[in-house]
Amino acid sequence: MELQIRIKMNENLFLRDPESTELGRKIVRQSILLIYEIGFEDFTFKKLAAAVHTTEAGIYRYFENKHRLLVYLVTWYWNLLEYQVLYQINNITDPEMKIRKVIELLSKEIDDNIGGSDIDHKALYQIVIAESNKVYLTKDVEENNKAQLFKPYKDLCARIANLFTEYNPDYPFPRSLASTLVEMAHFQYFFMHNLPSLTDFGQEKDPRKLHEFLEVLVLNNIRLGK
Amino acid sequence: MELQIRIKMNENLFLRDPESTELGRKIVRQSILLIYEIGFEDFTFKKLAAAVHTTEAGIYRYFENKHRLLVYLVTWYWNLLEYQVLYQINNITDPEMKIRKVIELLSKEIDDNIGGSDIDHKALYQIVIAESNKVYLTKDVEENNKAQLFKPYKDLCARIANLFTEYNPDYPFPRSLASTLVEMAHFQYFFMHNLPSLTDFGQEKDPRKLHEFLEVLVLNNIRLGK
DNA sequence: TTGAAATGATAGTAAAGCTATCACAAAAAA
DNA sequence: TTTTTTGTGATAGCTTTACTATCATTTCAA
Repeated sequence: MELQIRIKMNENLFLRDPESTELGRKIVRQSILLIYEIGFEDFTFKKLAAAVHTTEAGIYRYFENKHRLLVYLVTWYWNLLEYQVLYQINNITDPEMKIRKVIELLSKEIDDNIGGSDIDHKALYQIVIAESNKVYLTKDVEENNKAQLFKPYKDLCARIANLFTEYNPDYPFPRSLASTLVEMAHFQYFFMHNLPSLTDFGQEKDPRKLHEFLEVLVLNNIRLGK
Repeated sequence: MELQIRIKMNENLFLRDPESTELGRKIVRQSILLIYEIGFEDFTFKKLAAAVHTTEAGIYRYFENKHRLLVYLVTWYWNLLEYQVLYQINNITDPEMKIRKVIELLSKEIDDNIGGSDIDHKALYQIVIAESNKVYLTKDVEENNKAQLFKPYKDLCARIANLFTEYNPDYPFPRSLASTLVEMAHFQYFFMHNLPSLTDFGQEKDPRKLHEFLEVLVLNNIRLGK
């Protein structure tokens, strides 16, 4: 049995639902490969159109602009990750183990055989690492936030924060620690590979060391006052 | 006595040293105001030229493109901040107090009467918060890193990491904790104001709470094994 | 005061970002 | 089955951004 997860995406993210047509799915699939390859700055709808064998106008029928498309991709990732967290934690009772599991999930790309569509999860993970902040670091955060574009990200953080509270109800900063964990899982990965002197694992580039750092960061903190 | 600090900037950051001419200084000064006002995405050299009462070509004589100009501004901030850290910590002997001082400096704009030029430090601080990551989150990190563009940022982090090691030589992740601290000082500030549910101080928006979070995050962690 | 350096003014090009129109095919509704 | 509706392809065009080039003029420094 192969399970197909259907993620309901916020309708403000697109003009026409890309999941509803073959062209739409191709746009999403190819955009991940292209952004991964050339970076979001150099990415244009014209280039994407060429990769998908359609026209620029064809892309614009699905997404308002490239920023919205990026939000779509990143949001899709957060949705899937939250699902993974939920699923993987389901059968664990020990709060500490749950937290460890979350850190593990944050530290690598999403398991390939999940999520339905033939998405390149490794490329998507790299995009999330290098580009996801650009999604909210803009002048129209407030507007986009009102349009619920960041809900999946906030939901994921809220869920992680709840795990912290479950572990230690007295820890005073569960939400900030959750957003710190999520951001740092990706930032430290980026630093490790690109600005290694900003980390303590820049030489070996050992993901397990990064993993350990995150565990220490979170668990050691959350035990506060326990 | 008024002290004038002269920061030597990496020559790869500009085509012509903006500090050497009146027009150059105006470009820097106005670019801070303009980026602060409209955000980096909407910021163009044409608009900047209008604000400075010069032509687009006039700007291009100083900076290769708007990205380089952003790197210049952010780098200038990191330089100044490191200077501030050095200066303010100089007369403190207690390692913990030094760390507290650094967190305090990270948490607010740079003191106005320092740094020489008539820079709007509040605007610059906001730019660093909202735009500084874009400086290295690009496809040419490696190239720019080789050109030493990120040296001031890395130097600052290294210095903070040294304070951690001084406090507890056994803490295994001083550098990652330093970059985490620097990034989170700014991210949590941004979240607090724009995506408040990602923090534990989104209601009151009390900077002291954020400050406390950072202190707890760092000090509680670094005591590990001490 | 003479030569070098900086600026202003203007022009122009390629690409990015976006909208509009029309013809045609395929799918859905009648 | 025949209409509609819906999605796609093709083409065109417009504005803005990003950037380069040229040349006359002003300012500055030796």
